[in-house]
Amino acid sequence: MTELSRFKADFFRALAHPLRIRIVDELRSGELTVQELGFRLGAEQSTVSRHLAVLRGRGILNARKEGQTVRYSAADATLFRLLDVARTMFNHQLSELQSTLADLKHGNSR
Amino acid sequence: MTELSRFKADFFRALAHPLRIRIVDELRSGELTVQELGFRLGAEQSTVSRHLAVLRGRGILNARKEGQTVRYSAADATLFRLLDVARTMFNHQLSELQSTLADLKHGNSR
DNA sequence: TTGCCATATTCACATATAAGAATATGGTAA
DNA sequence: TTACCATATTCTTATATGTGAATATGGCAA
Repeated sequence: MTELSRFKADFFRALAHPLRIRIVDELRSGELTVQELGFRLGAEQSTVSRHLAVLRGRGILNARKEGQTVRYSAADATLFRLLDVARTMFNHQLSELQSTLADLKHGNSR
Repeated sequence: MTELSRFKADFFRALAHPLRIRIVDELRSGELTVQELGFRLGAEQSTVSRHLAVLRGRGILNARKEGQTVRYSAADATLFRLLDVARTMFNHQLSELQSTLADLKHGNSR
């Protein structure tokens, strides 16, 4: 069971960077080259390439060589489901925060 | 949109450690004290406490003081759904790997 | 008060991760 | 061959994260 927890931790660490999250989000609509990603995200070529290597290394992305370019895509559409669940948690936290603020405003603190 | 990607990245980073994954898994069945977690996971008191602080700091866990102990629990059950989706991806990767190995065995490499 | 108990925090140090710049690789085109 | 082109890797340096040991905090118990 410790093996699975290590896998999950490594997997989450691969996603633990804003640029990598944005890369994955860009790939929702299909494959893109390193160049295209760099342009859309406004990031250095070497930076994008290294982050792509992290994601590919964890089996999160696939790379397909086509001529002199490489097209990256999500290896498993379940990834997007995962990000959607994360967004749900984000929304929950937001409403939590909102009601906490409302409580404070009405003096019902702690 | 960059704000959400930062939130997601921070959220995933909070989960990006085997011990923290195991902590969250232990909390599936309800709240536990720092001691209980330390015992179940075979980890140092200060180590457990610091990891709990990381998870609480991201709003992933709640802490409830009761007498001289503190009981930790998941702040949002959606968390478990997220971990289950991660397990699904793990299974997909495993079967992918399996068929790759089978292909190699039959000499259909690359 | 004094002494424990559960938890949190700090310390010292080691390892990991990040960035941009520079360079390497490998393939296509002239 | 020579010259690009897209991508990958390496280098240097900075910052973040991890650990166990030690110490601090805050409350209950004698």
